[in-house]
Amino acid sequence: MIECYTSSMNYENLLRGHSLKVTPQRLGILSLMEKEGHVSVEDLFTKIKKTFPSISLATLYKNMTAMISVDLVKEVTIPNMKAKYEIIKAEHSHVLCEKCGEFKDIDLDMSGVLKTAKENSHYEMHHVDLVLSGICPECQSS
Amino acid sequence: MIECYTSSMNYENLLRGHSLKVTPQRLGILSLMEKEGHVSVEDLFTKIKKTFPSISLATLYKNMTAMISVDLVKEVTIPNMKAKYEIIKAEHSHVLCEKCGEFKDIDLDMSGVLKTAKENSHYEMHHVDLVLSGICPECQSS
DNA sequence: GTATTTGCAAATGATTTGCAGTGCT
DNA sequence: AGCACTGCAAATCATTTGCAAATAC
Repeated sequence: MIECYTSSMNYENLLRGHSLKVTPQRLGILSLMEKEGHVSVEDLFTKIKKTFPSISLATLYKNMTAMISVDLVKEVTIPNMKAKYEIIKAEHSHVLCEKCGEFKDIDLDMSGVLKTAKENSHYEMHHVDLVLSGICPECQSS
Repeated sequence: MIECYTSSMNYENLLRGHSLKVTPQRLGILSLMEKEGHVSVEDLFTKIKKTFPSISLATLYKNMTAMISVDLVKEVTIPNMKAKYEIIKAEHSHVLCEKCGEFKDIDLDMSGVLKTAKENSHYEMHHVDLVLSGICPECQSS
């Protein structure tokens, strides 16, 4: 369930490896997602139009859906906010600042929690979606 | 940030305690949420119409927004699914079965993870949103 | 050459808003 | 009485679909 890719693998191979055709639009979407880390659909649309002025929202949605369904991209949801999307790499958690909106990755060892959860629920666990939220160091002092 | 209420507190007091007026619609929404545990807006709408045939979707949305903004209700988001809503009680995590859709509460000790997260990020943490997903025991054997 | 993808426009679905009437305190 | 809430209809915003032309392989 965990997808990985190394920096030596470019977006073309990444797409082919997930049986998706390589198109300039898809390459643009991926490089933007890589650069931004986490993007909402509107963010992505606004930004990608600088490179592809003629791209349509429909294309964007179709591609997000396609890339999600082959596990190349994942949706990250946050209560009361619009979803963000990221390229799937190693599993990790997220931290959100409730004041300035900073949203970033954090690596946390979830093995203990996961072990307890398995024991209590008897589920076979596949995914962990964790978002911690609070106030970032900068916002604490301001 | 953690809300609690005991069974001796009824919905009327719960609403008043959050400075919301008591209306039959709100009582209906709350008792339905209590009974169902987690509901999506459409679920809620379909079910509540049995008791309030004339209730409007707008009222439902307005009330959800109102109750969320006073921290009486919380939105629980799951990647690629519609949001669900629950009455805020003690903080807890959630487990989702990817096959049958079962969605339930689970109590997990997050203090260790939270401690590490605070040390690494220097955030002042307020909320933990955790959804674990996999296959439930019933679906494993079928 | 064939199947897939793109971009447009239209359709659908979800949520919000404005407003007149009603109900809560 | 006065303000908040309800329900309706309309407006807005988000996402999906159908289709013809363009593109990937």
